[in-house]
Amino acid sequence: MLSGSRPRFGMRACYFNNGIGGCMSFKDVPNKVDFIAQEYETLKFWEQAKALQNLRKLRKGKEPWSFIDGPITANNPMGVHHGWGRTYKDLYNRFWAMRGRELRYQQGFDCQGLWVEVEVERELGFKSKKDIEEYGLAKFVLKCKERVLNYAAVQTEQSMRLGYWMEWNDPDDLRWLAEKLVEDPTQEVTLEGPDGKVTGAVEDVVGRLGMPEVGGSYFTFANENNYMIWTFLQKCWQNGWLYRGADSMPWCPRCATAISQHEIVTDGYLELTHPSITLRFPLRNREGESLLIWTTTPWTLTSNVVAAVGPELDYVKVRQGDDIYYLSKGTTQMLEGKFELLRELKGEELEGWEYDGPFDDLAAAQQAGGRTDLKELIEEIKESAAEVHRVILWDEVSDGEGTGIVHIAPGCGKEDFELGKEYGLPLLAPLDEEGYFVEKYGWLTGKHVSESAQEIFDDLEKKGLLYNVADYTHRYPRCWRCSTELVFRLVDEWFINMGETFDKPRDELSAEEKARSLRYQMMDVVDQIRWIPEFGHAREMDWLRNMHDWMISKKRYWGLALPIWECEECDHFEVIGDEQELEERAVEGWDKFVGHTPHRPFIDEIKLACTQCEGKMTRIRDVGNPWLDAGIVSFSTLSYRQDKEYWDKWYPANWISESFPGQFRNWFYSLLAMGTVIDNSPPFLENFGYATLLAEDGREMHKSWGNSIEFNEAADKMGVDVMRWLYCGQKPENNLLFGYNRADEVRRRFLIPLWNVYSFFTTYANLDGWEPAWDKFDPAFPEGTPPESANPLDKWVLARLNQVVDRVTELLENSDAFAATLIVEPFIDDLTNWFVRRSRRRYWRSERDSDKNAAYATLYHVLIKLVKVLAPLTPFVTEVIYQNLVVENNPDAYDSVHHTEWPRVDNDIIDETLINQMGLVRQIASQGLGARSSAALKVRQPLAKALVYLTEDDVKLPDFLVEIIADELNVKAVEFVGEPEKLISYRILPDNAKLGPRFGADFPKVRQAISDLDPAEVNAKVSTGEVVLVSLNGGQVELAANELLVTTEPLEGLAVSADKRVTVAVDAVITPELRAEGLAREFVRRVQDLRKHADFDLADRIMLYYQASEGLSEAVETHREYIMGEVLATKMLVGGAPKKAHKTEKALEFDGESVEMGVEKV
RNA sequence: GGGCCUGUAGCUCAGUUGGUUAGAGCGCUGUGCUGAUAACGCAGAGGUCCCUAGUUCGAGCCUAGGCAGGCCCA
Repeated sequence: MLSGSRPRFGMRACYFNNGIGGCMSFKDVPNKVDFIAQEYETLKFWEQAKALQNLRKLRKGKEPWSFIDGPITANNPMGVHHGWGRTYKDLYNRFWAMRGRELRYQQGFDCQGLWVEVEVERELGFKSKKDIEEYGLAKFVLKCKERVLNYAAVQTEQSMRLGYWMEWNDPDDLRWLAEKLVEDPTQEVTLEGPDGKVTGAVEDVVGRLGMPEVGGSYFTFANENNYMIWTFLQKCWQNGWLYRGADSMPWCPRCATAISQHEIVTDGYLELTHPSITLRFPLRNREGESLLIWTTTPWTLTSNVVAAVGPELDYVKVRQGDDIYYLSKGTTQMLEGKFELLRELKGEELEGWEYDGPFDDLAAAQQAGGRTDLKELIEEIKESAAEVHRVILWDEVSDGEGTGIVHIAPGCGKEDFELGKEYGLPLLAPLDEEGYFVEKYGWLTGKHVSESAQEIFDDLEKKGLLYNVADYTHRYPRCWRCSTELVFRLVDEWFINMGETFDKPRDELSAEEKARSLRYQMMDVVDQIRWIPEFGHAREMDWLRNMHDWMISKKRYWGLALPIWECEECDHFEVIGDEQELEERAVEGWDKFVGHTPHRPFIDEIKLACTQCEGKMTRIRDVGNPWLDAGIVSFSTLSYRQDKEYWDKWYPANWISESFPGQFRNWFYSLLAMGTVIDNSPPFLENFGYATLLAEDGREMHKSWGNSIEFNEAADKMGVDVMRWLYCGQKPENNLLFGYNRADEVRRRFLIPLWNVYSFFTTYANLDGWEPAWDKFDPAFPEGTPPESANPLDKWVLARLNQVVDRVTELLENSDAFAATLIVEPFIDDLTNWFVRRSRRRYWRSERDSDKNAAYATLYHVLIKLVKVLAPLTPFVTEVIYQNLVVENNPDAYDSVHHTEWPRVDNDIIDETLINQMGLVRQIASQGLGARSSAALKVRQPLAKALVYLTEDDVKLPDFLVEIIADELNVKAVEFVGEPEKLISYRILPDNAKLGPRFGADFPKVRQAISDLDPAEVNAKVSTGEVVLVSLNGGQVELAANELLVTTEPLEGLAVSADKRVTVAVDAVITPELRAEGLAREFVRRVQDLRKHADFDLADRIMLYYQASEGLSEAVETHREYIMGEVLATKMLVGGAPKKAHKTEKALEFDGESVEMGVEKV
């Protein structure tokens, strides 16, 4: 046993009931229940019972199933889209635990990076980096940690609410740590770890969160995570892949940092309208002639160096008034007003033409090499921008927009920069970190780029260079955090080299080529992973093919301290691999750093001695890209540096999962990069991706659109079992539309029927005092072996159950919860709308016979086994049911359904024939009801017989199934018609699969010939196996009987209904006897109604009084026994009911009869 | 411009290796049934399977080219 005293789930009820039973086996189950309140009770129970901890004890030492949870950004409350992913994660965790595997149950929080900084800045009312520096870096970093801890607490609570079983920290502990940390990071605190107390300064303890001795969730700000990244980066450096690069990068002037390729894409671009400008670049030595230039970023004109034309493109020389312009032939529609075409010329003819730049009056344009802080880039360049202005050729120029002549400013754009490098052009970088024009820009100096456009237009107008200004709408990048429009800025950043892209198939790469290319090594790793959906492989490959070098630096404060130290004297840099190496190499500042987490500002105190000169090395000020933080977790959280054995056990993950849009370039990518660099292995074996969650109206959720639903609200309005089933019942690669209507549908279709079966079972089992027989109880399999039963309904439902278990097992092994829901839902329908409905009278009978016992035993077994199958998907309601059905009754039972093991499939009772036959029965019943309804014959009216014709004559229904049909259809007899001419006509069809290949192109003729035959004759031959002759191309061919298919169609004018397999007709003649029987049934129905209205208990016996019209009275007396039995009447009297009885308010009229009645409890 | 995904009933979506009359749920209409049910059954209306071409005896499914929407990259 797991624990001495069993925690109780709710209160146990034990009382007597109408003298029928003794102590009830099960708690009473209301058929209306507050699912949400029940979920809260379940959560409380799990906590008190230490359900997860006990599960872990049960599975300790078993075969591992390793799941690594992608860190969730702990910066805001989690949303319903997180709920989707976390449902998958929890469900597969639970599934594999039920399969007997050992799991780790550690989820993680993403803690470092600009997203947190931005929120903290907002909280503190900061506008710029300067505010942060004035506030103090150390304090600011503490505020960032505080925010992360607080939202980690919120997300922890939300995840628990979803039923996500993880080793959560106590959310109050997290809040407490946050509070202590900002109060005084050096004060000592003590936490309860898994193996005892953990004591230390708060800052230290927070830095150790998620480590084995502290337990709980991992936090990417933890020391181990940071140092492990150092190890990774050092390895990259040792491979020669880490470099400092200068590039023109998208830059956010507000955040004052470059935005990497990873970040800009998803949330980045927005349709924006900007003024675009067309202006003249006057040509030198060509009086009155100008190039026409167009741009949407006027500020870049200040730093123009050259102009580019497409060498093969056609250009024109045109005259407008006194001016002569050059532009491409395809863009002349942008000219204002009329123009005169003077000549056409190819772009290459323009090469080398010199022009006057628009801002040559500024010092920057006159300075040799241009103007940039990155001096090393222009050391070799002797000319100034003004001196080099000329036309160059560039293949990328098109005349899709603008003028076909592109102004190039190598300090202001990516491609411009590349061209600048290629041609050795001067560089002009006009903006500082926050977007202000720097020195040497004359009147522009000190102005902000966002306010410069109009003044630049005015200036150009004054200079007579302006052609026109027009609004232009385009996709323009914006900062994903603060929405500020990005500019391109020349910056020095740190990169990991991805390796060149070869123009040949991957398998033709030499070993040497591969060895120096991270890109191709990663591709090989990607091949070793199973991607679900499969196109994940293609997408990751596509990303890798196109991936630029990975920019890992960011000029900010809160994040990974990049372990790169640079010599102040000789620019030599080195990468430090861990904290020991740091301590060994430190020549200064260690005393100030010690006791702190490896974050700014304290890490910056440390200086090293340069190995190349006498100089001192200082850490670069940049922090790391947050995807480094997330990507390292398959090493940092698995004790790679401390415990290789442990790491070997849990690496690689069997399974990871995230929403795929975005993650191919983010988390998946960084995991892959790190797995490849550190271990040259896949960090995960299976990647399960899912799409995007949208609102029910198909749009993204936005608070301002009123279509957004917060997680807590959803959980408390829908209930999380409903949410989880909704999530699971969705093809993961399609976008999920999430909302209350869908939730209602799920509740109606899935949860309520399930609950009702359970409620039905307990109600009757308690009435009857039925108790399960525990002969050989195995707590892992409380459902026991399938009960023996002679009843075909039982056999059938058990067969179906095992069929379902079999399929669901395979599907969940393949991460296909969606298909599993498609298997389960029809079974629930079978169970409620067939098994229980058809078995109702078996439970209702007053005597206790073996059939009744079998009915209980079967339903009991089915419920437990079903609940176990559903436990991973809807852990709450299944727990509630398990508690009552199993734990209430058995002291040896496991505390929780989630401790039991995945049910076994009893293959030998999957009777496919029976399943098939029962399917047919349901079809016949359905068609029969259709036939009745087409003749307007209500079901309560018995009829003499139903005629059934089956298309497939090999199917024979045994008597017990025929009885079910008779009962369903309320007919005295079911006749199977062998010569169905009275019901149907025949239609002969070729068996395409056989005759198609046989006749090929002649097939349409054969088909035609077949349709010309007499169907009845053909049917006669086919049924005796004779060949059929048809004419083809003047001759005759033989068709074997099995090459033809005979189908039937119902004859018109009968109370007939039919589908592919079944035709049913009913005998519509109502004899006086049948009418009397129908009346008796109607009468019963009215009494039951009265009982229900009177609020009588199911088992209450009654006195029944009635006064009826003549025909009805006769019928009632004829069927007196039957009626009294049905309505539990001890006496049935003709006459008015006494006052205290419950009576009909007025006479009931039906079928031309009338009755007044009353009932009274005895 | 390139890669990937999606397109099936009014709405949300299934549709297994190509096979005969393409399905479900919701909604709508009619009707029946009901002492487990917050329900349910039966029937009806509702379809250019995005379009075009091709392969094939046969295409919702395969191929090519479009169109529309989405994601990703230039």
